[in-house]
Amino acid sequence: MKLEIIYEKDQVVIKNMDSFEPKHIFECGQCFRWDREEDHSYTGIAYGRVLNVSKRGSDIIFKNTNKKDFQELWYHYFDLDTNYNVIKEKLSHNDPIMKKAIEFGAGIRILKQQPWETLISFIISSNNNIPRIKKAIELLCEGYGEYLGVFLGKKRYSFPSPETVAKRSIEEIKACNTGYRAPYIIKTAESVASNPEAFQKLYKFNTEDCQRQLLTFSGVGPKVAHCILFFCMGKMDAFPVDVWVKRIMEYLYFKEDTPSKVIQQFARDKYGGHAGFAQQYLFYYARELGIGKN
DNA sequence: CCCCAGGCAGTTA
DNA sequence: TAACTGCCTGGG
Repeated sequence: MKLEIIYEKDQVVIKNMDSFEPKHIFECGQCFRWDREEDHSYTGIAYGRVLNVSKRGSDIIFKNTNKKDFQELWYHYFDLDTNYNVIKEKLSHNDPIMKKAIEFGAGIRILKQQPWETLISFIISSNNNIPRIKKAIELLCEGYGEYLGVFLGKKRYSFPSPETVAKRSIEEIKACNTGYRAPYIIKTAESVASNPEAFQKLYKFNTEDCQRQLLTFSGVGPKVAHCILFFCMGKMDAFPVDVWVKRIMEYLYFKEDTPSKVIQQFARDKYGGHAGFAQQYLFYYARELGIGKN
């Protein structure tokens, strides 16, 4: 199965793409800087670039980019080398519940996000909800990120660097609606800025060692660490257990109140190296169905 | 008005 | 080391 990629002026089109649904990708909870436009396309910012993604039939259209950026950046960002059909088959083998969940989020792809941005974003995510998380991140970017120009009538900004955030006062970071997480953010920024090379090399450790190091950052606990492992460290065996996943796993598999640790172990045994994908399908399924709201 | 939201840190027992 | 509590903030 070879992808047919067509490079046009200012945009790139992929023909006959499967396992790629913008709504699933951008609304499954993995990212916070992608917003739906009126035409149902999504505009987002990553790696200091602004991109617009839409779907027409089975074609995916990437606007505001070029061949070089697509090949060097977006191809990897959208995980286009991974065959999701293989993952789906493995996960749904002897598991009708997972099979159903995968049908709902069949177009999910796990974005390869930037570690620093992901680290801070998920610190902000703790005990928080998605609109508020997005708002806080946007304020951080508008206040301290780099101006990238206007796209679709809106000024766009990059995610601020560790050095920039580290120099801000608690009040300034609080003013970005980060609340009591402001000191965590600054401490973590100082830590990353003091040794950027070490942070860049974190992904080279195995899951367990990588997690241990992530837990040393202020504001990073078990759940946030697993999100970071999965979304930007390439640890596809990570399995973040948040309240949604806890509730849906209890509802679908355990039929009773179950500690997060037990769920965690269950997922490790059952899904192994694909645990994170399973988590995403279950999470999206739970949210779309409203399972676990009560 | 109270309660909770994709948890964490800090403090007890 | 497990259990408990407070925490920004705003929408239900």
